[in-house]
Amino acid sequence: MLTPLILRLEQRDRLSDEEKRVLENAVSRVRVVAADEDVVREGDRPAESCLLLEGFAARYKILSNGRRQITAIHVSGDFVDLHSFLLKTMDHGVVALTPCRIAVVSHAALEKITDEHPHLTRLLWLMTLIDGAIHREWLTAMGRLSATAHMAHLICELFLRLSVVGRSEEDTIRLPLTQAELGDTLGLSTVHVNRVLQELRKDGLIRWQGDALTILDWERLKQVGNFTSTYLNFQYEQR
Amino acid sequence: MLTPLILRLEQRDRLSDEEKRVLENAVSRVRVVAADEDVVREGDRPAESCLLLEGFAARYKILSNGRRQITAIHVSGDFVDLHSFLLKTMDHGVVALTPCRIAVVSHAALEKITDEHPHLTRLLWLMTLIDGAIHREWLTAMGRLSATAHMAHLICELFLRLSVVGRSEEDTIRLPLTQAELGDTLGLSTVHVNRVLQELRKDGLIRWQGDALTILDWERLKQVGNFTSTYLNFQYEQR
DNA sequence: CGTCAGATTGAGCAGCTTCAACGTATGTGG
DNA sequence: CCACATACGTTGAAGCTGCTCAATCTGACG
Repeated sequence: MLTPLILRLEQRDRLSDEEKRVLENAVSRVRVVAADEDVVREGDRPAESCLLLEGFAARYKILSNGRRQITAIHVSGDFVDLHSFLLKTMDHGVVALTPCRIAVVSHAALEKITDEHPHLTRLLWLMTLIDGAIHREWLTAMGRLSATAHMAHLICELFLRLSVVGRSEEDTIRLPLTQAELGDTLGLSTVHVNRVLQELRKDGLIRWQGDALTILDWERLKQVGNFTSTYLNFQYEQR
Repeated sequence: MLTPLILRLEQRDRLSDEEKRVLENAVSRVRVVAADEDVVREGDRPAESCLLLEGFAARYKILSNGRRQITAIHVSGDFVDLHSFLLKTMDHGVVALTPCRIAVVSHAALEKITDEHPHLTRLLWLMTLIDGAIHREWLTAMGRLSATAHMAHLICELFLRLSVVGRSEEDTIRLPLTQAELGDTLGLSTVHVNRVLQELRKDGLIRWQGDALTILDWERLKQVGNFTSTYLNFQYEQR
């Protein structure tokens, strides 16, 4: 069941059969969340963490003026709120952007893993470190890239992250995000997102029809977006 | 020696005497880094991690156009590149903003801790999760706050983070950051940083002379910066 | 056919950048 | 002790990037 997570882990280090079994057994149930529903709410103190099996989800914060900022976009295989295991109180919400299938792992099960399986613990820790690395990359993009470059960067990242969990076909991914959601992610207005996308299309870098996003010129898109994949940590190592 | 780190940990959970001893013993040596020197460079594969005892340091990324973005500011007690233990290759640099005293902990020692001390491991993991929470808060501020609000937010955060490690006196902290460094942190030009600071001064929110930063009106500063401290996770819990 | 969510377009404006100059404090060599 | 250099902060003017407001278009669906 945990194929996408196992794929992500095995790309970064060896997983023993026992470790895989321990992971599978840690799942207490599967939850289905409808699009636009919250998976976890800000302020919650969940007793379990959510692993995204299928669908797209986003972490977000709402400001007092009502504006929303999306701080992470999650895809199949992401351990969306592993954080709550140790942070206890949610300082942000998680919303399902599409219908989502979620494997639920209780914090008790996670504590048992950390008590008994140091190597697996390090790999789970690593998953949260990669989240952090992505945050830093997004901060850099927000602070120092133009809107167009930032959008190109985001597209490059999502394309690669979906690819490693087997969610791309050729140069195309299914990316069911509205322009308003993209705006909340990039810190832009919907109107400007629209103009930026038109520019990327006009320049022959992408095609985006419905939820089918095709990369037409990977090299140039990477260049426009200042994109290098190091931070995604696609590296097999002993950890 | 590790007083500031122990302070940070003990504010969040109980530390046994043995755990404190294990931590102290994990330090292999103390390193002194001069201001404006790199603690670690992007691309490095360090065999040890750096714990900041004294001084200010910053994580940063340099873009191909030469611009710099600071993605984190670290103060006494921060385990600056604990990340490299599992991420292996540095995807960003760490620079000393002031002269720094650093406790060096080898990755071998960290691996031993993760093998033998699950609870301490969870607390170290927690430290990196708090880094992540700060990243998310910064993303929100960058994406959705005005320059002035963002600056107010940063000041609130640094004031609290310095306070918990005993680095504030009354309403004043020593914050030896140049306006150019602030600009690289907030994603602003130096010129605009200057204007924003003048506005905060004019409104009677802060005084900033040399490196002495005084909060004149905490409530209003928090309000201007949309600041709530939840994300800093100053909460005593069983972890 | 009407409704609704999402995409697109235009016009005017605000916030922040850039460029360039100038001020001020501190340090340094002759 | 002065002349000069250097780092950092401050100021003004002009321009660009992205925002806001408001209207229109498009396709899916009951």
